[in-house]
Parts: sequence; C-alpha cells; structure tokens
Amino acid sequence: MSSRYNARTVEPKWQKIWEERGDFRTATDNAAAGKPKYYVLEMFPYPSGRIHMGHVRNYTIGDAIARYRRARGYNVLHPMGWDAFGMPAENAAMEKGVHPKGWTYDNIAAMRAQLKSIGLAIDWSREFATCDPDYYGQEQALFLDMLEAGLVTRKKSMVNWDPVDNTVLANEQVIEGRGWRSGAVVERRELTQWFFKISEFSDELLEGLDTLTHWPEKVRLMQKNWIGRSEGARVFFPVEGVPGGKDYRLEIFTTRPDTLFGASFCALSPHHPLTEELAKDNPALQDFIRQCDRIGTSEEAIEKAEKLGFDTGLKARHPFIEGKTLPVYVANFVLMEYGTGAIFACPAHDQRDFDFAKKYNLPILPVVAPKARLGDAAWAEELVAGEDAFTGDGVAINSGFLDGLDVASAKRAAIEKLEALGLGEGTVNYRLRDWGISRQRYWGCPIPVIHCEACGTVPVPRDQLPVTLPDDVTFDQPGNPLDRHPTWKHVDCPTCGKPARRETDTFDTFVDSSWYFARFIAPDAKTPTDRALVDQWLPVDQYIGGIEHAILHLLYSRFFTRAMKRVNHVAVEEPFTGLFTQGMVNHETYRDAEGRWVSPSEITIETVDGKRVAKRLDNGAPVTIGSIEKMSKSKKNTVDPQDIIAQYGADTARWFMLSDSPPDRDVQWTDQGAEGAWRFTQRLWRLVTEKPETFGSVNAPVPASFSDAEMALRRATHQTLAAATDDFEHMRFNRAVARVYELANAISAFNGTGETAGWVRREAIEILVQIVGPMMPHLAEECWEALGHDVPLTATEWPVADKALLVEDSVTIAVQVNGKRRDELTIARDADKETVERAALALEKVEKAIDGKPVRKVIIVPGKIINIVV
RNA sequence: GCGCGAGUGGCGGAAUUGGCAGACGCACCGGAUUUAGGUUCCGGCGGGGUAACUCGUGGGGGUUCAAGUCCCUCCUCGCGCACCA
Repeated sequence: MSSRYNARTVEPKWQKIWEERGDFRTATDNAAAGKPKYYVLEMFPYPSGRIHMGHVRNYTIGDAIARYRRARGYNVLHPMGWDAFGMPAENAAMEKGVHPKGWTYDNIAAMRAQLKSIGLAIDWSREFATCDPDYYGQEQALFLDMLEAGLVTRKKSMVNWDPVDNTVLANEQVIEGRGWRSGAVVERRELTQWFFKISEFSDELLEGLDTLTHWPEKVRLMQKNWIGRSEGARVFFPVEGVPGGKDYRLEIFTTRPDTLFGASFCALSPHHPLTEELAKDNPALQDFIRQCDRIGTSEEAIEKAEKLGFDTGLKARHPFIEGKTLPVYVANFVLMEYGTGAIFACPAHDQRDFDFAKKYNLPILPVVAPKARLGDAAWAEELVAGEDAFTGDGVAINSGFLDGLDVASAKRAAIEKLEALGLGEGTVNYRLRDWGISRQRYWGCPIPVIHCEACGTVPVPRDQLPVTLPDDVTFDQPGNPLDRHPTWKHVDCPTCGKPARRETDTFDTFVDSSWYFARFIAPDAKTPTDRALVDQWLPVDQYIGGIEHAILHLLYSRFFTRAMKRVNHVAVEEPFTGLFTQGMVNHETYRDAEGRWVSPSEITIETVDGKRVAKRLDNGAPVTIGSIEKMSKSKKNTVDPQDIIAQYGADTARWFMLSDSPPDRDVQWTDQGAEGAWRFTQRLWRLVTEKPETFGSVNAPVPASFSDAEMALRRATHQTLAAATDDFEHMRFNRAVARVYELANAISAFNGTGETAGWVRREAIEILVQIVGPMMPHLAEECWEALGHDVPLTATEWPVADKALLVEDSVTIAVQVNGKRRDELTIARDADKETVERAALALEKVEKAIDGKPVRKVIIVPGKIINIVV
C-alpha cells in the first residue's frame, strides 16, 4: 500500500492541525500550568523581506529544542518577533521611494509566511515588531526610568561625517575612508550624544561571566577581553612650556609602570584637551589633527593606519630620573576613549611604541630582559636592531631601584614609588566605553526628551508616551528626516510651556534588541514588563544565535537586564542562562568567463572524468567552480529556502540543517546533501508504511521472552534512544541523526517474523519516529498516525530507555603490543584483569608480535584496551 | 593591527576523562532489479604494498605504555573590533 511521501500536502495538513489544537500556545501563568518552565529563544530576525538559510538553521535548532523539551514535560515558551528598525528600511526609501514603515511591515508579512512554512513550534500570539509604537513606547518608558536612575548621560563623541552629503555615516558606510554614496573623504566630527553608562557596570559584567557556565567558553573570553580590565597606574608627567599652564601635569595611564625607565616619549591623542589647546595657534598641528581625523572612527581603521606623530616641542619631566625630559608627540594611534587619552611610550616593550620610535628615530632602551639572556649585551643590540618589541616576562634592567625585580614585582615597586613622590597611583582601567545610543536617523525609536532653552533637557511626560514617528517624511535628500520635518520637533516645554525642540535623534537598534526577550513574556502589558510573569519566566533557558553577536548584542543585553533590575522591571541580572552560537551556512561560488558571480540556480553540474564541471543552464557557457564561502547576495551563492521547501518540503531542509555539521560549526549547503536528506524522508516513510502487517498492534502487551535477534534489536533501539536523548540535551543533533540512520539500518536488517518479532519491530520504529519528531515534525506526525495513533506526536511524551537493555554482557577490546593494535578480544564484561591478561597473551597474533621478547608491563583499561609493553 | 575560534578520507563529519582514527551520511566504483529516467536493493571505498605490513588527524618539535585529544612553535581560513543587524 506504500506510496510516496508527499511533503507538499502533509506539511500544511499538520501545520493546520497544530494551530487549531493550539499546541504551541504557552500557558502564560506557568505556576498554574503545573510544569517546569523552559524558555527557548532564537535571536529574532531583521525583516529583510525573505528568509535565508541562516534563518532556517537558527530556527530549526531552536525548534528541535523546543519540541524536545515539550515532549520531556516542560511548559515551553518559544516566541517570535522582528528586529524591525534599522538602516535598510531607510536605504530602500531612498532607492525605491517606498516608506520605511510600509516596506518593513510588508517584509514582515512575507517572512512570517515563510517562517510558518517551516513548521516551527512557535507561539505566534506573542509576536511583535520593535517598530510597533506599543513596543517602542515601552522602550521609551524604560529609558525614562533609567534616566531618572542616573544610568543615562550626555557627552561628546566622534562620528563619521560625510562633508558632501552633510550626513553622519555608519562605519559600514565608510569604504576605504570615503562615503559610500558621495565618495567624499570622510571626516571625524564631534557631536553631543546620549549614552548608557555601561562602563559603571564593567566589574559586574566581568564577574557575571563566571556564573554563565552554560555559555561557550570562547564567548565569555571574548567578552572578558572586550571589557578589558587592566591594572596599572596613573602617572603624572610635569610638562614645561604649556601655554598658560604653569604647573601643567600630563596624566597618562599605563599597564607597564615597570618600564618607566625605558620611556622615550609621551604621546597625546589628537583630541586630547592639551592637543586642542596647542592647536589653537598652531596651523601645522591643526593640519595634523585633520589628517588623523580622516582615518575614520573604527578602532580597526585606527590601528591599521600607519603610525604618525607630530612633535609638539613640549618636554615632559621623567618622574624617576632627575633632569631627564621626554618629547611630547601627538600620535594618531592614541585613543581618546581609552585611559586618559595620553601615554608614555617604552619602545623596547610595546610593539606600537617600537614602530613609532623606529619611524621617528627615538631612543629604544631595553629595561626588561628575559631571564635566559640576563646580562647578555648582544640581546639588547638584537632587540634594538630588530623589528619586534619584547613584551614577555623577565627581569628589570637599566631601571635604578627596580633592577633585578620580575615584571610583577617591578610594577608594584614602581607604583609605590610614584605614590610616595605624589606623581601617580595604582589604578584599574577598563577598555569598555559607555554605550552611545544616539543615531541621526528616522527609522528608529525616538529618544523621549525635549530640549528647552530655559529648562535644559526635559523628559517627555509619561502620559505623552509613546513619542511616535511622523509618517509624513521625505527621503529625497540625505540627513535625518526628523530634523527637517516642518512641525514634528516643535513642541512646548513640558516644564515652562515655552517653545522648545524635540530630540530628533533615535535609538541605536541594539537598544531594541536588548530587552525584547522580556517583552515576549507579556507582550501586551501596559508597563515594559509584567513583574509577576517575568519573575516566573526569566532568564531565558536557551538562547540561540550567530557567533557574530558574541560581544555587542549579548553584552548590551546583559547590561540592560541589570539596568532593568535597578529600576524594578526584572528580578534577574543575567538574561540568558544557556547560550548556543550556531555556525554559518556556506555554499560553493561560481563565476562565468568574465569573472561575474553566477547563482547556483543558474547552473548545472556534471561529473566528467571524475571532475565536477559546471555550465550555465540557459546557454551552456562554462562556469568556474570557486571556493566555499558564506552565503551572500554579493557573491550570489545563495540558495532560497522557499525553493527548497517547494521542491523537497520543510522537513528535508530541517533534516539537512541538523544532519551533517555540528550546529556550532559552519555548514555547507549542497544539492546532493539536500537530496540525501530527502531520500531519508522517503525511506522512513517506506519503513513505516511498506509492510504494516509486520508490526504488532498498538499497545500490545510486552511479550514474555525474546529470541537473540529480537534482543539485539531491542538493545539497539534502547541504546539509540539513550544516546539520542543525551545528544538532544547537548544539542548534538548531527550525532542524533547518525544514530537514527544506524537504527533505521538495524530495523531494515531485522527479518524476524511472528508476534514477538512484530512487537519488537513496532517498539523500534515507534522510538525511531519519536526521535525524529523534533527534527522532522511533519513526517514524524504522519508516520505516527500511520502507525495507528490517535494522539498527535506533539502531545506524546518522550520515551524512556530501558536501562537493563543498555549494557552488553561481553565487550570487545583491542589488544596492542607496544602501542600498536595486533588483535582484538571479546570477553565477559566483568572479567577480572588476570583473566583478561591471560586471554590477551594467548592470542596467536599477539604471541607473534611479542616474538619471545620479555613482557615489561601490561596495561589494562577495563572495557577499553590492553597494551602489552615488551 | 588587536581579540577569539577552527583545521581529521574526494566531501560533511564521528571518536566519554589521553585508550581500536575514519561511526553515520554524501560523492564515486561494481553488481542485481525495474523503469523512459535521477528509484530501490547488495557489495566496495584514507595512501602505499601481491602480502606480511606500513604511513596517516594543517606543518615542525615534545610529554606518554598510548596523542585527533595535552604542551611549544609555525601556517591557513573564519568571526568580532563599539553607527550593519
């Protein structure tokens, strides 16, 4: 009776049944549900208009977890929403003349339909978009709470300025130092902006990392380095000749006070107050600053740029060496945002200082020598003549009272001395800077403040929230449409009633994504969160998303959760108990004879003489097969999930996404892999439906005894179940898939007949279908129904492995001689070491390998290996 | 430039705390059945060697009875770098 499995009809059928049954609507009041809660969340998507394979992978992983946890008896919360503010909507408005709002909501509608076709176990009743006034209004309320709590500040910071378009550019809009549209050389410009005081949480955020034991170690390490706690010293260098500053003391931060005796110059950031003071009547310095400002604002650009300096002519007095002075430079690699915006440089022991000293012929004096080369004059010569600074541990030399101390002791001694002299102190510095949240853009959440000439910055009164975006805006010119809107920004001051001006900047979209996980718990609450409910549901038990968010999004969310706790909107400090970072989806690239990228859908591949050869489908022109890279529009190596779903069904796409690669690594999408996944869907369907008469009846009693072959299949079944369950617990879906194949092979190979065999066969196939359930839910439901069940799989509990069937009576272990495998031995599991040793030594191949030589040692690892050393 | 991670057959990968390298899948090769075909089933499949055996986890070195796994070093690729999301 078996016929082909038709995903096209089966998948919508089950999606409809699940929806009608309300299987995935979560009982909001978990306490009443009487089950443990489990909150699983994937990073919500930006509504670009179409889902891509990265989404399919992300949401399939999350869905498998959600369905597995549901089967394990948890009350699962698995919501979905849209990270809907951001630049692409404004770009579309400029390029296509569509309104960002219409464009965004149209995209959401299209992507929602696509996501639903994947068959995700999502509670769609909780869906929202961050551009819904209801959501961003609550975000404004949160901001006001944080403002009142002193967590917000205003200060000056640098932006990329396009002098032709007269607009602020994002870093990604600066290409090789030029504006992406105008092509003009970009300048740095100072702007007063809003900031969250995340730097006040540096220590807390750092220490909190230790509690995140279910996060990848690499993410914790990246965050730790990003926060960048470093112990060091503030040192004051008295500077002579500062105009109008008689006793000017230059404050610098250093992590290496032990190298002070090797100092050869001081350097100021181009935006250090002293630099700006000096530049006032120094046109050459003004030019130099302008030159530095052309590098752009990204740290990457600044660090990669050639090191340049400007000698101010000022001299700084060395704190330890009487009479010694150091030249004071302005240098392009000194960041105003880090430390004090000024450094002292010890070229011998810092690579950047070293490069700079070489370029400007400044002295390089080694003051730390590696232990092994202490007192070796040649070492110092090599260092100075070479290209690399010595940054390792060693012993202080040429350093007066520090001589002979190791680096750590020398640091302590130097700080003590500085403190005694009143020329410095030990201090802790962090790399983490405050979070600038002002964006000079339209499509974002308006910052709810009003600027009044008399009253200063005044919060928008709560009863006037949300401050909504005006719809009547134009995108025919660059710049912020809110700022040039004829009426929107003109309001009366809420305090004094005089004419005032709305803040026209909007929030960084990272603000929107820093608390959405809390909003899903009560998406309609009239306050940002519903405390009774968030206390039940937070933190998120398992969060899943791309590794590219390892630092910013996750750090901002951690900060925001702490800030929300301070203003009593949540009880927890950490938002995500478990974090899983999935890899990317890659695909081969193709180019035609002219080097233009060609899409996979435009070509066909054949194997000629064992080699894969590609050509265009339309005209047969040859196409070169290139490297495997991350799917991207620019390289045209994308595969549209909708095409795959239309051709093979969602289950095939899901299965492929989970089957081959470990989820935290990159996966390569291949047509053959997709076909292989599709073939397995057909195979499972055949296994279930081909010979229904060979299965026992549903709910038949357990037979009294089993044959050896029947026991073997039962063992395979329960061992697979135990192992696959463990794999699900650890998100090792690729291993679970491999075990599914093994069990399927065992079921196919089992040829027992009769009632008992039928019972065993049914047990095996049912467990197989249940394991497949979280991964290919539609197919599994259809199989489950075909096996005679009335209750859908989504409402069926996860099976439990019979522990008695997990252990074998005998084990096969390898026998090595001098570490090389010579034979194997099958022996009772509980055999003692002597028995094992005697049996191993008696093996013919082992005897031959020993070759009469004396046995020195026999290593027996029970159940694993025997190694005979001769 | 700085920080982080990853390298195992033709390909994706598997391998408890160091304990039989290559499970499982894809591709490929051979056979059977059938069809108009990509279907299905059976067998083979890291390199060298007739074989005994031997070499093999990015390169080089080390620790160990035993190393894909631990240590040192080098190379390649990927991610992040604060206004992309």
